[in-house]
Amino acid sequence: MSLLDQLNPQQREAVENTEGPLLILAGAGSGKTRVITYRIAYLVEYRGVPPENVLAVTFTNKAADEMRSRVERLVRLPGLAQPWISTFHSFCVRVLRRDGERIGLPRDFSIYDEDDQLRVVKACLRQLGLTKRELQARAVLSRISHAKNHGRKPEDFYLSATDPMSERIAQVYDLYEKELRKAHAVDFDDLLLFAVRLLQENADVALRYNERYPYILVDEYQDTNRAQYELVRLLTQTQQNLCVVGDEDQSIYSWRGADIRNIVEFEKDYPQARIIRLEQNYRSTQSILDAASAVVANNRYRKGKTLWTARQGGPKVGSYEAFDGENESLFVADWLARRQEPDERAAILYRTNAQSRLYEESLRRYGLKYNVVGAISFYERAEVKDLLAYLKAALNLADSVSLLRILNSPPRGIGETTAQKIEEIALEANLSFWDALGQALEHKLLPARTLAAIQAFRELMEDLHGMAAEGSVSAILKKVLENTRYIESLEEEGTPEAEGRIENIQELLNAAADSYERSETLSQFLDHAALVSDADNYDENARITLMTLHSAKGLEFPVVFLVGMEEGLLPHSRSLMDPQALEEERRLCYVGMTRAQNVLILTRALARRHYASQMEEGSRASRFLREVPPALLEDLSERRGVRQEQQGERHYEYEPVEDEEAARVTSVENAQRFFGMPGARPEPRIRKPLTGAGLAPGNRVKHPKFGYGTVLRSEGKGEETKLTISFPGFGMKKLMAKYADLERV
DNA sequence: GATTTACGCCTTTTT
DNA sequence: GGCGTAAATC
Repeated sequence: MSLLDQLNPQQREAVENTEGPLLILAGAGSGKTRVITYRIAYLVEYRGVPPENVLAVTFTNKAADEMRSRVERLVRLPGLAQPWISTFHSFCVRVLRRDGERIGLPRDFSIYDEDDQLRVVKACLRQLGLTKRELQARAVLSRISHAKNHGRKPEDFYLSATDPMSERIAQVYDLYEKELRKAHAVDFDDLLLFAVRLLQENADVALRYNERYPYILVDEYQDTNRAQYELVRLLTQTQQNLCVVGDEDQSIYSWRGADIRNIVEFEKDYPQARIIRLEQNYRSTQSILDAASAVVANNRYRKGKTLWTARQGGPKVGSYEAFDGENESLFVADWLARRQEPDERAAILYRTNAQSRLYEESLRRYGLKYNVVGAISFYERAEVKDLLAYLKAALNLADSVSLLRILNSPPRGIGETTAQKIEEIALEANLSFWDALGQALEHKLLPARTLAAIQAFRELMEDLHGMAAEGSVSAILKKVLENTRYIESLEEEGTPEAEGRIENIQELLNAAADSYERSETLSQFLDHAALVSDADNYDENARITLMTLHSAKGLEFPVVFLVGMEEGLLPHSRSLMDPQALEEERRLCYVGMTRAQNVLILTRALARRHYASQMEEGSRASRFLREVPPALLEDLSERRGVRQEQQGERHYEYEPVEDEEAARVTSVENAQRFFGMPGARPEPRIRKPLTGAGLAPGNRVKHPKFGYGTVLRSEGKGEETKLTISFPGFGMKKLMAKYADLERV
């Protein structure tokens, strides 16, 4: 029984209780994933449950992948049968692709991501004659999504509207839904909602899935929204071998409709439920756990629990007060440069993605390698999205958002005005965008020149549509590239950016080839792209990882920096007015702190630049920072960051200062000094711009974007020097020396 | 009519 | 600092 021997009594109980509903309240670092994976292994190995009868649902692809590989390591799965481990969303897609027709969903529906959704909303606003000043597409979309997630239809929305603005939004919402249906498209919310409706309205289908999955596990149950909750209910009608795992203190997705009630009222929903608490934390030292617990204890809306750890002591939680954001990021980079052990992974966690840039710059200055999770993922690159739009439209000609996107990219003489005309035609005759194009051709509604371009475009799309039925993804992509001379026009640009785009296209072709290897259909390829798109570029081996607090959930790191601990940033300004939202911010802080195993350092800046404006604004320390008992904190601020001047040139060293007197400068004095002397921020090294003269093959250089590289070739001279440089990780780049902002190293 | 430039606006978090 | 929309120019 080696499997069970690796678990503590509570974990073991959670694994062995395979029959009936089970709620596992798992504190941070208590071995939650371990329990789920062992439970799956146990079901298969000791209870003889066929793997394909197990369904495990997680929130993110990252978590699903992690779980899959851990299960694979644990059990040798017989034959091809696999437990189905996926996110809610991919589960729903699969169900809908198979059975969606039962609720009138076209087989080849497109999935609209947030960008597509925004385009639809904007089109709706335009249609209703609303300008951006009156309603902001983003805000409208979030209201719509909120309504959808709470089961409110446009009519309900309209009826409960108490102000003119909401009434207008209800109108947009109504139109938005109609446009999606017209485009044979569903958004992320629909994926869940339609799956629920399918199972509600078709008892036979529901029964089939119930029988297929007698064992169901749900991770991060505190983050499930209403639709996800319904879905789970619908899947557990004939059996209730349902195991949900969650932690109220880590609920951080209420803005997406997550409802803690799902976890709090589990016993009501499943009266036979057993509850098991996992309260031993295996991850963090006592100091870290105490600090985190002290913070989250300030939340009123919580039942409360006490985590304990056997890892007594540990260094105090560090805190650092910087003059400004730049100094804060340099402190972090500096710490990592001199203190990080070779095999000690570190994470820099922040509230908003926008904060990452400072850290990227500082880490690059110190020559430290890092990995940013989130930000712009591969599938979100413009050129990749363009090509995916070709594929989506090829499969589903009704997909007007995709059609509109590719209509003139690359430029083929169908400009803005033409697109608007077509939209008008579509609107007047209530046609899809595709049919409106046909209409324009048929009745010669546009100048001959434009009609010819449209004719060519329609022919291309018809060809692609024909290929979509059976042709491989690669074949379609190649045809698109050939026909549009996409790559050629990029080559003509000759800029490094264009080269990067070509590389991305190459990468997409590789992905298509891989997909072919897995014998996927076009629609499976697109589903994958739509659902995996996001922050799945987490590299568990990266020495330094940068990511938001949200994406850090479920991960752990020996060293954690929690940065930007300021009012307005960590309790985010948008949440300051709302007590519930504030508590969520506090949980977010808790999630961040509990990622740390050995070292946790909290940093803040006394002044910060917003939107890269000239002016820096002063800030107040985060209330969460003040909620950490002072006895658990060690202030790291006082010993660092004092400037020195050298040879008339501004040159600032960033090193610990031996001088006792200088070392005693308090943060306040630092701040005064800073405000009194503009430019007196510590910078590790001043860059000397290079004109290219004097750079020869073999020289090492540093580029602000690509990092370190080696000069391979130098052409021309003086101002006109062109350099070919190889940047590890970015490939070969041709750069004009005078623009490239290179630094010789 | 299309491309270029100026301006203004913003930004939470994610499947 | 980066984007998209609105004005300015070719």
